[in-house]
Amino acid sequence: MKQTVEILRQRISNAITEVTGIENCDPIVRLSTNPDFGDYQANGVMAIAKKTKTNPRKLAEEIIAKLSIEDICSPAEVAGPGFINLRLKPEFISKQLMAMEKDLGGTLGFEKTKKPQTIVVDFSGPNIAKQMHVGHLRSTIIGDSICRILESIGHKVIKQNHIGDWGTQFGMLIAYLKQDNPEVIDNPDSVHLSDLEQFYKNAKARCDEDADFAEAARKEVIKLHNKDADTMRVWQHIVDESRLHYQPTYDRLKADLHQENERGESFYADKLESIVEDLRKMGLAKESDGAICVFPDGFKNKEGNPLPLIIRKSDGAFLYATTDLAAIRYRADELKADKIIYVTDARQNLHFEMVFAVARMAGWVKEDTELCHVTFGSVLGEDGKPFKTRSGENVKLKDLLDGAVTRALSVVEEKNPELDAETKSNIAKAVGIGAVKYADYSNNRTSDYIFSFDKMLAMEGNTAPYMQYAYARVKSISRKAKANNINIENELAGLKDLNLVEPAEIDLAKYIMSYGEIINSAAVDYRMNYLTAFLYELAQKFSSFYTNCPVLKASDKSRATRLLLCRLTAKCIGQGLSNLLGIDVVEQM
RNA sequence: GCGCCCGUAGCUCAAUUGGACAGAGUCGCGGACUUCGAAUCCGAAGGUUGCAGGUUCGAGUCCUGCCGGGCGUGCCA
Repeated sequence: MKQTVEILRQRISNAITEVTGIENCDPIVRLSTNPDFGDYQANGVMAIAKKTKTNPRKLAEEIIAKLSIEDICSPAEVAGPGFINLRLKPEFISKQLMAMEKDLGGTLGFEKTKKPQTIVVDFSGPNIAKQMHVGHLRSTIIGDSICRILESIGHKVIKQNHIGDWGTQFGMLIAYLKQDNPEVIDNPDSVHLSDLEQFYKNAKARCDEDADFAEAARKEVIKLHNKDADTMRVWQHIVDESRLHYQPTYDRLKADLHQENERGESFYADKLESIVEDLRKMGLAKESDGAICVFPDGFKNKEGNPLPLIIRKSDGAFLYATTDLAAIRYRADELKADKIIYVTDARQNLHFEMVFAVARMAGWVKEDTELCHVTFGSVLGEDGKPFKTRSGENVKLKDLLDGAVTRALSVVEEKNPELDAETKSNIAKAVGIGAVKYADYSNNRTSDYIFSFDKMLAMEGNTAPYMQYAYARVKSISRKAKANNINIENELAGLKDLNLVEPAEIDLAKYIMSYGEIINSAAVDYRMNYLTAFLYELAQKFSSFYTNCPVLKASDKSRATRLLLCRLTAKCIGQGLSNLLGIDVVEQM
């Protein structure tokens, strides 16, 4: 099933070609901003009129005269300076919804991309031996949703979790573990790091106050680089133990990340030397103040001099710029990426611009390979400052999620005390975690937002609980139907044509149709808030329909139609929340 | 200093990338439960889009200059 905008765009484009001779021009078809203007509008005629120096209204009239859309719309109208307004015919709405119903198990009739790409998405990137904190939330869930959306429209997605599992801090961690738990060398599984944060702090503290220990830590860094067997065993153990801490968080967040997606800093460690050497051989890298630097065009420092991307420090150590360059090369060469997406906060903007520039200078990515930094804003506390605990520490992601689930549970207890404990617990998880994720997604990705349990867990407004409630209400209709011996499958099987009469049902029907269009626009700019806005409006339209149009008690003439609307609404909300955003829906709450 | 992002209703935010009368939510106000789940719905109110110019049929969106804020800016990631 083709999306309605797509069909209209093509038809109008053809008509434009007939009238003006201009081929493949975009008539800019959009959902109408105002119901008075119809359902869709074409905004592109004015620009064409300008280009061809004709009267825009007259041109619009001529285009309409050549336009064949009788199967979709009632006669098109010219409005204002040269808009073309289009109103869908009920038969067409009916046809599209029936097509969606036939594809319930699939993409709801949504057509996949004609040009599938291999897209590498780099996201989450937790630090090993530290707890995940609120700073990892956005990259993890935004990245995850980007993957889900790109996959759903037919691209091949390769996830890359660039974990921080290498570097000088591992010297002290390994030395600490060897000193306190020497048995870890021969029997790693005997030692568990129950509290990562404490482990890290202890190691750091000892490093600061004990000179001998600091020296041991330095030696471990060298042994790490030389792949010393004992050291590597302890290192591997720290990584494995850390995974035991962050994997459950991924699972709770429904972030589809696993060990197989990890390509951390350690993976690139032995590729860094050649990055520097190759850049030197190409004459792109040179020494400056003892460090090896590349000076990509167009970047200036405070004094107006060329700004360096430092790829090797004066002490010989490599930096994250080096690792990122190695990663780009790997992703282009080995993973055959057509596009590489980095999901990190906006502060790393300059870094990635420079890394991308250097990768292109070196010819490590093809001309048409897209390098894309998808940025996001910060999570702020109620005071509008970066979200921290009272003692000024980063808020642990685990604590954050626990807090949300606890609050959700107390609401469930209050609203539905008669449910059994396990059901309540499951609802609380879905609502609590869902609220945190939904609040993030529903904000503009690029702006900062203030984290508030009260707002995200509110029943009213554009929140996860509201969406989940709407879903639960639709679902309760099917339960009720069963209890009343109404066979939904039979009724829908007998449905040949929709009987759309009430304003609320027409409104809902038209809106459901645009589901696929929204997925597309969300995918183009990785804007999850387009999707949440659609789902919210859908839920509102459903709620309005629900209060105005009885379903099970409806006349025979309209009951099947209404059952279909319910089914498609549930499917859109369910698929949107669960499959595209990774937010659980519940049958009852 | 330079670079990036931002400034929209009392508050929190949208605005599909230059489209028609700038929309939601929330707070406060007024209505609706004997009727499929009221965690709901319906209604009214709320605006000089930071300021000043410019580009054009048309600007919250693009350009210029101010004002205010955040972030970044040579050896952390």
